[in-house]
Amino acid sequence: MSKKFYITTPIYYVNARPHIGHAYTTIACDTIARRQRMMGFDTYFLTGTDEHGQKIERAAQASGKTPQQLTDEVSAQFRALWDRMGLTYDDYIRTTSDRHKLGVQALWRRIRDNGYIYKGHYTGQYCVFDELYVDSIGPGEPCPECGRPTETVREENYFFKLSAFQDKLMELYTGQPDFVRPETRRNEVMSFVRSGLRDLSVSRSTLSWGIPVPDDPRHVIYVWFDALANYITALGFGSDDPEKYGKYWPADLQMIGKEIVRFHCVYWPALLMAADLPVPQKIMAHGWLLFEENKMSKSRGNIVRTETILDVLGTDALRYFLLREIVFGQDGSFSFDALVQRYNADLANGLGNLASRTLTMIGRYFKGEVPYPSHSGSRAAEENNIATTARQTIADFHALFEQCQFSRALEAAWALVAAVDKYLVENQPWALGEKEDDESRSRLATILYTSAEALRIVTALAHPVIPDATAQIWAQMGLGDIRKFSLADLQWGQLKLGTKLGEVRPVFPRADKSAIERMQQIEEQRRAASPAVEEKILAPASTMPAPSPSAPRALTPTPSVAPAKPAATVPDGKISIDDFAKVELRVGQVKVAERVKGADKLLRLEVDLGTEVRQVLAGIAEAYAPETLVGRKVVIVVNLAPRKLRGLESNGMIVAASPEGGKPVLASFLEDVPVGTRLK
RNA sequence: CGCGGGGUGGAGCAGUCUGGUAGCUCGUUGGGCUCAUAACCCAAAGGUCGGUGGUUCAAAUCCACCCCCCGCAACCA
Repeated sequence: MSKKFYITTPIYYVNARPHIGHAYTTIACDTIARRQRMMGFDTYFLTGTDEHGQKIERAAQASGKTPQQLTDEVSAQFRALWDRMGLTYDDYIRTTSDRHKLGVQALWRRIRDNGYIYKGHYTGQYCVFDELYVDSIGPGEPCPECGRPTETVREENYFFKLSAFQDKLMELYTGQPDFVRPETRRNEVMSFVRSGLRDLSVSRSTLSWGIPVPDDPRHVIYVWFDALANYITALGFGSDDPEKYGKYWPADLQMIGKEIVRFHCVYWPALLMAADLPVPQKIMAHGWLLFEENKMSKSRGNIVRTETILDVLGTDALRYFLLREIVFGQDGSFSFDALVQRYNADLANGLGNLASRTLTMIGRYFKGEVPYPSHSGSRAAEENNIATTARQTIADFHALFEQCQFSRALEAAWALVAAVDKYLVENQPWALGEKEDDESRSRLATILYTSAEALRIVTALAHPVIPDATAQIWAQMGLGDIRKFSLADLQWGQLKLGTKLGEVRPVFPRADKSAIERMQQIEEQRRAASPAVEEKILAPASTMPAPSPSAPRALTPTPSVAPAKPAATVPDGKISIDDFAKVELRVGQVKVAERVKGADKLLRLEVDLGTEVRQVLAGIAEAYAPETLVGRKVVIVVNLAPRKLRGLESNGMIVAASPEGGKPVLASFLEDVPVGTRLK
């Protein structure tokens, strides 16, 4: 029996549609899974969706759907995208599936029976958006994670005795140094655990969209307990058929984004320990995908959809870009420009062109059959040089890939491409092709064999990263189905003499500048076609922060979709006069203006509205000195709900023009206007 | 002392853990080649590796302190 390899992605929370960040994680895992299969491992690759929780319940309600309908829809979108990209997951787990529910309850019972779950009370602030209990703040304060309002809750909960695992976890991190990778994440985790662990609330009684607690159906199991368990429930843990569980658990590699490190590196192993189950071998946290930031796109959200790239350049281009351009583990940035540049330089001009020139010459000079090399030629040193480079490349590539250093592994492989290009120019096989004498023929045969063999090696190494194109090159070389090739056996000199080439044609057509424009246009159209209202269904929070572009986040959802338009809109995006009339704008006169202590941007104003004097806070301290405002007439939104800022209540808003990236400019009048006048 | 990420030729980035001639892609200039997808090859110009001090035979890399930039949050109702 071959060695097994179990790899997982996070399960993606269905509050957002799939975007390129989700694709990044999943592509990385798919690449590793493909490579492990080629290396002869019995590989199992799991992905799926996380579908419970209050946020989903509320989003469904807002859109007039049942939670199940909503999650069915979004989960199917994820799956459809992965299928379109040809990702080779072996199983797709959904937390709303029966097999998962049974497994979660089995895990719960096991931990409970081991004495690590008890009943207690929780009082405190809860952020619905992050599904997080926040201990550091008081009632009425916003969530420190996302800035949204929190709710005060007091409820009876079940708790998990996380505190009992501090020492065991520290032993895990020291005894198994690769458990958390890369190193910086491991340091973070260790310092978090060292600073002390508190028990965790693991149930809720205030919502129903979740898995019932065994023997106490008034409670549902809290989402992250539910979600983390997917990695074993998918294997049949707790079911009648735990065969896969026995075979594949513990996982060899669990890939996550850096934002969910705590859940996976602290809570997850603690839960497993509490259930007397083995912990995973390795948890690898990658960085976030940032998007080329320019002010224009920032204001409308700059999330790139994977489909756009697939439409224009194809899956391989995206896969190659993400793994070659970004240092795995660190944050990386994405732009259409960089994508096209990388595609042209490495794929079209690099590998694609090398395949094209090599195979074309074999076709022309040797009737499409791989020729016999001569080992006795006067210039054998050059061939030896390529062979040595190739051998070194194979070794380096494997070593770097094992460490998830994809960018460096690919860099090494492409150095071989460059070496062969250079070798070809120096040896000018096309000049030899004109000659008929034996020595020239022999020399030509050697050169083309050497090139083709190097090409074969790069193609085999790159296959997990760019599966489609390499399969084509492999077939063009007459080598059959690349998926049947055993990568572990890859060596210099395996190319069989006389191998008959297939039809040769370019695999990476060069992209021109219009490719960038096309992708940008598709993005524009998609944005226009997908109304704000629809986004709002999936992102129900009232105030979205700037669309901090980010990798997928399971378990602790992230604000990663474009901001919803806050105002209610009719279908064409316009509002009625009645809607406008709801906003009460009046002329006021500033009576008092002063800085708010400890705040850089905030001014406290007292504004006379004719009928009353109001306290209003405004973030204009960087643009206006307080003393210049006294006596000035300003426009105030009068009927705005009060809001506390820096401990002071603000009753209204000053209207100002807010240039992107610039300082605000107060609205004012050229003619004199009486205080209290309404604007309409 | 808020959290995090950065500062390396014109642009974008590796390299920093594990010190040893500063590397990649793009761009610029000149040349070569014509098998190949206007591709490929060679050469050149271009760097005080944010600053200062320290450790060392040797520092982009290790240590200390400092400066600057960018996200996010605090403070833009």
